[in-house]
Amino acid sequence: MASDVQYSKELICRGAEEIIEVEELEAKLKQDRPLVIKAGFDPTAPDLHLGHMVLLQKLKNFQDLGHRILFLIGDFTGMIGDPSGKSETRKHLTREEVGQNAETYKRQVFRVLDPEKTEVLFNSAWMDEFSAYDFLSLASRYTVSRMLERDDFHNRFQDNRPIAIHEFIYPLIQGYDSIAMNADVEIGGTDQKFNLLMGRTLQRQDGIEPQAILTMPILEGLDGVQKMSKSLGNYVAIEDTPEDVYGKLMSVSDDLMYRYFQLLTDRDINEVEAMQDKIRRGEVHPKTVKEDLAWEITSKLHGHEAAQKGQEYFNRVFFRQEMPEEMPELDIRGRGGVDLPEVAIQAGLCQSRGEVKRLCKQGAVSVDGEKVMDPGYSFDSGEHVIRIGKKRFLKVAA
RNA sequence: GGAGGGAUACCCAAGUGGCCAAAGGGAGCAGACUGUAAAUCUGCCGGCGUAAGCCUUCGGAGGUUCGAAUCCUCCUCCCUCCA
Repeated sequence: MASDVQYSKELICRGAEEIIEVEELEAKLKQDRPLVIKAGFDPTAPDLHLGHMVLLQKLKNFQDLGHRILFLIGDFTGMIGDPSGKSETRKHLTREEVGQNAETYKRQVFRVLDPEKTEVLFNSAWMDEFSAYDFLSLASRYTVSRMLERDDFHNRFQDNRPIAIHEFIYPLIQGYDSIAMNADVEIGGTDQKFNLLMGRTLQRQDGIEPQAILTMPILEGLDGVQKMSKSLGNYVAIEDTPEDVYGKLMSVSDDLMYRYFQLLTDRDINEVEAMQDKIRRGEVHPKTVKEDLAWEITSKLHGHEAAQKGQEYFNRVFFRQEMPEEMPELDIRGRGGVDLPEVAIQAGLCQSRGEVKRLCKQGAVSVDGEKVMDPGYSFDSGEHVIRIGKKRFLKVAA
């Protein structure tokens, strides 16, 4: 049994940024029962991306070891919006929005987690029962100055930026969730540390064995600098098409690719380092390694077959600069006087005629492989293929 | 409740009566280079127009003026200090 614990611990700790406390976690693992693993997600943005996948992977590890995964959708807290790491108050969502987002969450999460073995909870289940009295007593369990110790609050306070009162409530509720769920372990991104610790504080106040917490590093976005997030547009969504997942991953810098290997695949550190060595010695081309990365992640999300398609698309369109097999189509037959800019706008390729003109001027537009510099271009009857830049294609029937 | 400061395009930020569709930076898009790498360099970056030009945009609503992002009034929101 000791070796089992050792193995579990090794797998669980892999890639983790911090574990508080390692001894406590170990003691829990030794209890030889399925542990309650809590991970909370705010249903604020409907699209999960690879940044979330870092956590999902970790949950998967726990799941494979036979522990109970409680996937908490913070539908109640989602109406506040987690202030973690934020420099301003988040717009809060309505019940309806939160509900809709929550639905799409399940679908996305189960691309990684086993639906049979995952319990999905909503914190409104207990928060709706919370009375004003309960709120007051929860709020009394922490102080303003301790809240202000938190870096983001502290900065906002220092810089005279607003902090709404309800934002202080957020961490308290997240902590309370741990009590309501009997969490043994809670995992989250490093930016969640404060909130995760709150669970321990509250549990301890109630005389409950505090949850161990495990933080995972925040994944850098495709730009390699800022964290991956939808609002920054530097993300790969879990539900992106296989072509997009593959292509976006191929566009990542070499430095970033090792990071992605480490946080998004099951390879351990030694493997990643060995890979790095080989490239440094020139034994392997970085592109080959990146192809492995793109393939591996795409197939995790979409299956091998789709990954194959993603790879073929990439090689065809970007590597060999050929046309993709499938592309959106627009039929303009019988509609006289529809010129190139009009077509591009109607197909959603461009925003305005001005944009099309600019792109033409810059030599970005081609029809049937011929560069088109004149924005007034109109189509002869028949089928044509428009390409704008590297990524935008359209088949036109004229 | 009192006094003062602020709100500019996707984001940050300059602009205090005409030269402002609005400096600069970031993001984004496109081109060159390449491994679609990244980095770098170049161009574009409100709408309509081939163009001259026209239209819309500087928190909101009015007003002054030949002319307002800029001045005045009221309103909304944010911040600071005092209570």
